[in-house]
Formats: sequence, C-alpha cells, structure tokens
Amino acid sequence: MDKLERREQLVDAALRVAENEGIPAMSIRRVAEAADVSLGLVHYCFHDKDDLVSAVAARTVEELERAGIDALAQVGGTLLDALRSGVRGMWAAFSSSRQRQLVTYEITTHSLRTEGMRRVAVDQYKVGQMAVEQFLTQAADATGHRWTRPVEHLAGMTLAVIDGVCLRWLVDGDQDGALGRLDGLAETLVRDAEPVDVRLPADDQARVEAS
Amino acid sequence: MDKLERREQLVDAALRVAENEGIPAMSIRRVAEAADVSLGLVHYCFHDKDDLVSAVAARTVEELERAGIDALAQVGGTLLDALRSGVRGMWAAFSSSRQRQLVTYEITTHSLRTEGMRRVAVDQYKVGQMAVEQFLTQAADATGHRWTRPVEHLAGMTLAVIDGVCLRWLVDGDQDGALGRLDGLAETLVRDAEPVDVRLPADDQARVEAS
DNA sequence: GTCTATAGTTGGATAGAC
DNA sequence: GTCTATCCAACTATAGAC
Repeated sequence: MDKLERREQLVDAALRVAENEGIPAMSIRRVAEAADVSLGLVHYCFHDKDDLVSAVAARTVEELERAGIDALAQVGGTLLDALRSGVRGMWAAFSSSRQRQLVTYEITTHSLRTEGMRRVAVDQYKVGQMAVEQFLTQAADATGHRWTRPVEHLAGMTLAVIDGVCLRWLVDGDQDGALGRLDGLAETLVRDAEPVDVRLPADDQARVEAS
Repeated sequence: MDKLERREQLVDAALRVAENEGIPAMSIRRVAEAADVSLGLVHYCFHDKDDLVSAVAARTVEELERAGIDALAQVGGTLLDALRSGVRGMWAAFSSSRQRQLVTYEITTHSLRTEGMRRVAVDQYKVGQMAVEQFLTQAADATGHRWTRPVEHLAGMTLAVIDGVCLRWLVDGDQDGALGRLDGLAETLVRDAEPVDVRLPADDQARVEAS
C-alpha cells in the first residue's frame, strides 16, 4: 500500500483510539495494535508521535469544517429562525459525538503544551472563525439584514459561546441547558442586525431608473 | 511532619509541575523530585496518581473561588460599569496565570476521561456557576436593577462566554480580542436587566403609608 | 513497504528497612 | 513518617531482515 494511503488508514485507527481512550493514551503502540499493523510501520509513516497527533488534528478540523458547511445549508425563514437553526445545526454536528468533541479539546491543550505544535490549535480556531463568519454573513444576506457590528466580532462571540457551551455540556451532560444557552445566543445575535433598506442609495437608484 | 500538612506541601509542588509541564507530565516521580522528597513518600500521602490529581484540582478550584470573591468586591457605578469591571476582574484573575488556566482545562479533560473523576470537573463548574450567580445578583442589587431572566440562565451564559473567551485567548494570545468579547458580554447582559421601581407594590405601599 | 527484535527510558506501585 | 530498592508494565525510537 502507498505511504499516503497508509497514513490515512492509520489516522482512522488513531482517531478511533483517541475517541475511546483519549489523546494521552493514544500511543504509537496502541495505534499500531488498533490498526492491526506492526509498530515499525507506524513509525515508518509518521516521524514521531507529534506527527501522528498533528495528522489526527488535521483530520478532525477537516471534518468539522465539512460539518460547518452542512449546517450552513439550512438558512431560511426569519433571521432569528436562521440563526437558531444554524447554531443548533452546528451544535448537532458537535454533539453527535461527545467523544470526538472531547478529543478536540484534548488536542488543543496538548498542542499548547508541545513545542512546535501551537499551529495546530491556532488552525482549529482559524477554521472555526471563518466558518462562523461565513454562516453569519449568509444568514443576514438570505433574510435581508445587515450586521451592525463587524462580523468578525460577532463571530468571535459566537465561537466563544459555542465553545463554552460545548465544554460545559461535556461536563454536565445537560443537553437542555446547552440548547437553552444556544437559543440565547441566537436571540442576542439578532439584536445586532438591522433590516436592509430595499431602496438603493440615491445615485444607484437614479441609474436604475435611467435604464 | 503531619500527613495532611505534607499533602499540602506536595500539592504545592505538584501544582508547580503541572503549570510548567502540564498535567500529563505531572508524574508521581516528577512531583517527588520537585518537592525534594522520595518517591515512596508521595505514595504514602496519596493513594495513587488520580488521588494526587484530584487534590491539585481541589486546590485550583479553591483558589479560583477566592479570586471570584475578590472580583465581586468592586461593584459600583452604573450596572454596565459594574458588569464590565466585574467581568474584567474575573478575567484578570484568570489571565494572570496563563499556565494555571491551561492546567484547569487539562484537569477538566483528564477528569472526563478517568473513571471516578467526573466529580472533579463537575465541581469546577458548580463553583464557577455559583460565583457568577452571586456576582450578577449583587451587581443588580447594588445598582437598583432586577434581572428579567433567571439568574441561573444568565450565569450559565456568562460562564460559557468567559470559558470560551479564555480558551481562545490561551490559543491566540490576543488579549485585546478577549477584552472586546468580554465587554460585549457585559453589554449583552445589561439588556436583560430593568431598573427596580422604587415604589413598592400597592398593598405594601399602603402599609408603609399607614405607619 | 512491512516486519521482528531490541535498546533505552520513564512511570506506577509495593515491600521492607529505619 | 520517610527512605531505598525493586518489580513490572508501557512507551519511543531505531536497526536490520525480508
């Protein structure tokens, strides 16, 4: 089998181990065992353990990004509806796998402790921030609104809330509480939007009428 | 030295190690070395590693609680001012030690992975929730307001935001961004408060006038 | 590519002397 | 209480055969 292909397969196994036993327990040996290959092979495909962890992190980010795009698709109704269903959609993507979410946080702390892995955590947030910005922009557009604060700021708040809510949910398992907080987020966001005036600015309007 | 006293001293050392090298690296051996005692002594004072981690967690929660009480003290001016300075006060307590905060998150994930340690993470949040509820109540009282939603809910939101903001700050180190998001939180909270009418309800009012 | 074998390190936990 | 000594397990990483 090709090296890159093998890497992907090993990342599959590694992710399985990480979800079930945690990142600290995701040793190279354990991954080799889970993938039913030899220890040497894993070392052949990954330079060292951090290389493996980074690959697992890249995979989780990639899948999270895809989930974010899916949540983006369902934008309709009022702005509040759109925000609520979008936020809940992201939440559904997150909470569908409690284990996966825990892995994400473990990767964050691991990368913050390990020299040369800071980029990993930074990437997690960069992708999240962009996904949320895109979502907010699209939700406003589709419902004829404009944000009265920089989308960057609103996305930062949104991401912080989702992050905090998710972490707490991991701890207390209170799904209703989590959903309540997310709805609160949507209600808060909607207060920072205003309807777009359907009339164009004067000079544009004149041009339209002239045509 | 007394066993309990020795335990406290060892927790000191353990916390030092955890802050500098992370919870996963906080081995019993490493703690013994840092405290300049023998390996056996640590095992004499703590049944096993989880016992030690739990003790460290208890210490961090205890110190966080004290910091929350301090932040509570400075309530004055308008409600918005009170909220802003209170939230910023908590933030100052958190962010004064980046390492310590990282330890807190590491303990959370560790406890979620370890059978029989769930209580540790739950306690972290229980204390946080109560501290924030107390702060919000006091801030409203001191400025003549009442909350239009259950304080429990508002405190949950607040805690989520602070948590999310803090975690992100650990990753990107953007202090201005973090403060901006916290101010946004204060502005959001203030919209869920209304001034308390100084006049009492009718029957109470009648009683007052009769006296 | 994939394996086996092995070197070398670190960690948890216990036993027993003092 | 505190220490030393020791056992055993698990891990990283490499070398070398196939």
